[in-house]
Amino acid sequence: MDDQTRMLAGLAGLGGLSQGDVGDPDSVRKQLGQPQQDIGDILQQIMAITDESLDEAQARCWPEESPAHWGGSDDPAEGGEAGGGTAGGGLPLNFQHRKHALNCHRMKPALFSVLCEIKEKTVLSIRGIQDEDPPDPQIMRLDNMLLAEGVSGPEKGGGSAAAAAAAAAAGGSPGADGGVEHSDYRAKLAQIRQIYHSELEKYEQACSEFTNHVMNLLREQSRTRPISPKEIERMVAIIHRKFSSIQMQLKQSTCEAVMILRSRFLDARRKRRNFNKQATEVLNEYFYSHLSNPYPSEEAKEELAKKCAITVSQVSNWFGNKRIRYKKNIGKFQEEANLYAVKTAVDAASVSAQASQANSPATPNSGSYSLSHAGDAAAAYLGLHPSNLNGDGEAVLNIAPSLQPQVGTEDL
DNA sequence: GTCAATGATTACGA
DNA sequence: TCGTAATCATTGAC
Repeated sequence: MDDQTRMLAGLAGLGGLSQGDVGDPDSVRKQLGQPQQDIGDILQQIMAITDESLDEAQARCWPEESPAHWGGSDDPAEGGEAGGGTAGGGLPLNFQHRKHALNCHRMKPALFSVLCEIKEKTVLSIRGIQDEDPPDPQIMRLDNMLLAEGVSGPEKGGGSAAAAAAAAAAGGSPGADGGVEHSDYRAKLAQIRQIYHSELEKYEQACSEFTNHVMNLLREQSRTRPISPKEIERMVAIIHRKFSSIQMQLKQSTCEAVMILRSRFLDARRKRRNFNKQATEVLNEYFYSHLSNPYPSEEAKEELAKKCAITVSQVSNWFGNKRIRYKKNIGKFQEEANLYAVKTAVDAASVSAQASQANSPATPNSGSYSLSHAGDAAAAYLGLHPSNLNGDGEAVLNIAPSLQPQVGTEDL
């Protein structure tokens, strides 16, 4: 109140302005030196009315004949409670009369104009610095994420693209239960979406109601206080910013919920599934046929991955596990090794036989291929000397030094 | 429910 | 970056 008093005191001496000067501070200043009786009178009235509490201001009603507030619309609807009785609020009649006299005073518009200008140059200019904030990059990120996840924006497939991307990121081939997990993900995402929009609607409604309330209040106050439309707009912007921060929290929470859902979805996809028999056979064949160097090249891994319908990483994992487990317990794997060696040999021999049959169709006994021949072929295929085969045609495998057992040679 | 098998992950070293 | 070794976590047979 002291500042206001000082401001008002500084304006003492204004008076005698014509209607044409109303609203023009420069014109007001030009009139300095005019009789000061009017100004002193109006200042006293203003001081009396500005002592009124907000509750009182809201409770009372303005006289219908009171002029529109100095800088706003003439529409009575914008005046909030404007249009009520002429003597409402239970206030003394002389008080009502003073307000009425103040609003009708010929100096009021000019004086308020000057007060607003001073206020604009002091308090509001300080606020104005932070008024023009650039768009918050964090909000932009949240918006983009919500849009990408299908939470905000038009509902097209309810985030099925995101679910598909999550499935792809999991790296696994779509299993029989993939559809179930997919629909579960979509259902939960739809739930999040619904809650998000419901909360957003509530916030927007609350923001709108509160903004209207404040605007009405400020317009009402602008009858007796220097509150310009610009200041009202600024106040509305401040309210919107406050509500934006609440919205940001909502968006942040929604993003977190989506991330949790997504990670759970990915975890569910990551559940271990045993490779099918065919895939295991392909991998084992390669492993045992390259036992001297069971390190497939990148190309070989890609080829195996393609054959087994698994990823290259899974091939690498499989070979890593196989090498270490074979090395740890060769004895246990010996039978399996022999099995695959023979199988490989038979396959190779079969191909060889077909080739030789094509070259000399009259070759006798071409239909019965002995295991000893298979053993030779296996040895040839594996790069083994025939002496490494036992009497049954089983390969006594030449194990890579890196796979030689550290201990327990009895396993051999 | 137990347990071996097995795919995946992690820490570490070359 | 790749391979090794240890370990975790799940599957599937019993």
